[in-house]
Amino acid sequence: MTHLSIKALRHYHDVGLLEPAEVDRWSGYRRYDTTQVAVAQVIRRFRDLEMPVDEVRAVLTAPDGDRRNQIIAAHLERMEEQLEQTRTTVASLRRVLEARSSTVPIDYRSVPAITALAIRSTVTVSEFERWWVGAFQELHAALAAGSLRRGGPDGALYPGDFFELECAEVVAYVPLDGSGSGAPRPGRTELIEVPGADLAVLLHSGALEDMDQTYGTLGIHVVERGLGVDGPIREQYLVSPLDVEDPGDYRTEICWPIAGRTADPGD
Amino acid sequence: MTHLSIKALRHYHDVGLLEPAEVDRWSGYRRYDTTQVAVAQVIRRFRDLEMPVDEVRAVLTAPDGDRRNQIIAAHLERMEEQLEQTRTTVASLRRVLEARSSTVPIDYRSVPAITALAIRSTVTVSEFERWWVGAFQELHAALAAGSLRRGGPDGALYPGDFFELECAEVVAYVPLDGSGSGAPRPGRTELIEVPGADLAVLLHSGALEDMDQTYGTLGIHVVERGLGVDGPIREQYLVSPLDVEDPGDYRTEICWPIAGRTADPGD
DNA sequence: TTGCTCCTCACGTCACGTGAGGTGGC
DNA sequence: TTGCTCCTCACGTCACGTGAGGTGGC
Repeated sequence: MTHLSIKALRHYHDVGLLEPAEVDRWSGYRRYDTTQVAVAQVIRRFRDLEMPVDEVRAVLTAPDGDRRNQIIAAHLERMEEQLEQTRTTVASLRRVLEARSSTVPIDYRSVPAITALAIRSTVTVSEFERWWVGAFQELHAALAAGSLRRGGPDGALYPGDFFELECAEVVAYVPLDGSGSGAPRPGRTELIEVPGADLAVLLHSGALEDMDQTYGTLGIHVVERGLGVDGPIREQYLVSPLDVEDPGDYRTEICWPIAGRTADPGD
Repeated sequence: MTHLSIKALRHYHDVGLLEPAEVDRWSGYRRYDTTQVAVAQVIRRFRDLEMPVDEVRAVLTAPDGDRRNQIIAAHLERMEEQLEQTRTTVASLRRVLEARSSTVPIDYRSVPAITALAIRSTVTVSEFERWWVGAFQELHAALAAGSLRRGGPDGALYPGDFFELECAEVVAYVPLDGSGSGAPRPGRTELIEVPGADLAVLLHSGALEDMDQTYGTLGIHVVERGLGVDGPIREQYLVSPLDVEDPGDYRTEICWPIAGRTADPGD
């Protein structure tokens, strides 16, 4: 009647999602009520939509319709996001397979230490995008409201751990013109010093999903010259999602801090 | 550079998807070549699209571009199908939650044994839809080509196991007008006798994803009257996907073979 | 010499599916 | 009494993530 498998019914019993109306004390036989048919059918649809069992339980035990609809809407929204993600990945894959090798020049820069208005947080890769938007919106608002003046493009610091362990303390910042001391620091913002460094810089033009390509080009370049990494990777957002709609117009500088080394033979 | 996690790289080594260029004999340290960066980036994109590791490996080791594109296209097609499936499930969920209780009458019928042109196969639920379309197309073609005459609407037999174990021998058939003996039986088709039975019948109007609702209504009705199941469930396709485009126009009779029993007190 | 990085197990995750081996109910 | 159904473990699936505990390299 429900088109659920026996194994699924047993599992739903084990995890308490759909308890049989009666379980025989001696044989262990599960008996269900006819009223449970409708419940089972709803469960099946949510599971077909890959809603986690815990959430299905939450839907079924929701105290009221509002709460119930809220959980459902949240799940549908997540599915939409995932679909959007898939679309961008397909587009990115297509670009990679077409393999237009760009020949943007790699640039070397020595930058001095600067003061910046910053927000720092420990974030995972999965929650990163949302965090990024929120952090820069807050920084821009703080800048607009206060007496501080921008001294350069938006930037961020990513320790190597962030890409490798998928979780690390990341810093989003806006460089300031001057020391910025004495000004109020609202919300999560704080004043920090971004240290000076020698940077190998490569401009990435286009969607952020393709950025690993540029990372690859820059990384290979640096590795082949036997240059070590010295501190967190920096990104500078010359044209970002906050500025324009079309991802094709984004401009991001990837800055690889290098430690000059005596040249290695090979490796 | 690749934005792959360390754990992922180790896993890809273990399963032979991306072998390090060199593994230190003593420390076990993995070393990669700069040429592997691009490969890793491609791997990441395919994995982001949930392509199974085995298939990614097949793409990377494909003997030529044609074969490679074929694997990729097949995966993208599967994703499309899945998306379509999701859409229909969302629609079905919406209909269920709106819970319009239909009051289509349940009908009792005693049907005689008939001869039918049939295709029988052991199929799983997942491959069922494709099989169904293929089977009826072949049956219709055989009917059109031969001297046999249709004696009723398309039908199919489903043993209880099919819904519970997700895999069983299913029979698709076209009832014949007469015995059909002596006629050629091309391809997978064969002549069978569909036994007579007492049926409780409920008409399902609309999309096939909603059919469990009708199954539920019919099943509850039968169970509450203490009637036992006697043989495989039948479906009769009065208006099917082969006839019309809009799922809302489908008409399917669900036939529950019943064994008359002396009434039980309760249960 | 001290951290830091890399390593190897072994186990967890999630929602069931897959047997093996056993028993109840008609 | 014979099948058939239902049961309970225990383990497999898939692609890693999560520690624990240990070691190499600078």
